Amino acid sequence: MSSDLFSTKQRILGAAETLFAQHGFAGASLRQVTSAANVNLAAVNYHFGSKENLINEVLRRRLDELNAQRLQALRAALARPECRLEDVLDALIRPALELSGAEQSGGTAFVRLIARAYAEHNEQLRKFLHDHNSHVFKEFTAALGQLLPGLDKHELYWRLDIVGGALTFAMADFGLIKRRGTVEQHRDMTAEHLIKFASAGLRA
Amino acid sequence: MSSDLFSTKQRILGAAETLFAQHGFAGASLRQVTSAANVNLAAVNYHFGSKENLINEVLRRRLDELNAQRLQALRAALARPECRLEDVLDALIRPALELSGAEQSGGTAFVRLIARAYAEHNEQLRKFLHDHNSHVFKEFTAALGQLLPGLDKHELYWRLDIVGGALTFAMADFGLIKRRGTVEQHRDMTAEHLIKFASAGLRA
DNA sequence: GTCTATATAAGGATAGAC
DNA sequence: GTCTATCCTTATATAGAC
Repeated sequence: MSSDLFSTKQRILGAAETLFAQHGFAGASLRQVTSAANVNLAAVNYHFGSKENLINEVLRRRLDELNAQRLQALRAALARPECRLEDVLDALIRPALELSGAEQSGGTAFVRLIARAYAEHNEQLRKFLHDHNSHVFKEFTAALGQLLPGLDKHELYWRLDIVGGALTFAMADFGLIKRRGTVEQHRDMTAEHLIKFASAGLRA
Repeated sequence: MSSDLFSTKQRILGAAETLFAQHGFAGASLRQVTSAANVNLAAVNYHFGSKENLINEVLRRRLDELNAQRLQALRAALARPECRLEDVLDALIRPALELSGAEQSGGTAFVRLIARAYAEHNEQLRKFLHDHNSHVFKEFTAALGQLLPGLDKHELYWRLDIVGGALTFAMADFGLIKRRGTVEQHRDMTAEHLIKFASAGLRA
């Protein structure tokens, strides 16, 4: 069936995720994808219709999962009586960094893909990302607004925008910082620094 | 001569900058570039040797100019007796945002190009950007280290990395914030928010 | 649902006339 | 330094057998 973990469809999605992240949407050809997935070239058009549709499916698969985790973490944090600003930021940042470090699940590739989708300035992709992210953004701004009562709404949007930029870069591992220790240690360090920096910036 | 503003070479560079920013390095073809520049297809190989070489030249042209402006602004700030952290950040951030808003000089396209170069994760491009940026990075970290004497070197690197990510995103206008007022007003607002946010984060 | 084979288009690069 | 014409590779997509 099509939900099989090793079905042709899933193998194509996995290979496409890796190769798109490596070479870009335009740079990775369907031949490379099908070759890496060990399936026939024609299988892509059979299962997805076109290359563009394949790109959308690759993105949607993980984005939905990531946002579900973020909202779950946010609600858990808000349920605790002594919920701090740092806890809300943690709910926003940590699932993203965890996914970005999850080599096995293809998370690394996915995150680079998201950054690339932004960079491509493709209006279709931007709309796609917006549609799949705005409800999460809404819940987080509401929570942050409560924790920062003195902060103007507009001001809050501005600062969250900055946090989003920094987070996306960190997820994609674009920085110049050299990794130290294991992948998990590096991820925790990144989360720690981001949260500390962002909370100071938001409180400024 | 080859330094002519409207020479074939310069027209190719301008058109390539715009199209690479729009469609990516792989997505924009040399045929599109030469057509937009109103030159013959073969002119690219004559003047630049290859598409890859053309990409490098497109990047170098503006990056060198941007970094010269940053260093000039930094030295001017340091020369003043009451130089604050915010002044150093201003020297780092404002030239970048000014370039990014300069439609006439092709700055908008260039900035998107830089973001894309990061996203493409092309090792050659990364090395290129590193080679052309590290001397600037060095001078800024030295200046910031002096202004934040209590801050550990490693800690400073981490935080500058975060600032760099946020700045790159802001330059590329990736954020979700809706523009208000003129381009100049929006740029000044962005700079103001970034500097305020970053200085709070660095002092945290 | 998967294969081979192929249609059709577009890509980068170059040779050689002018 | 600029042109036309062309080589060669690679691309997406599809048709039709199994």
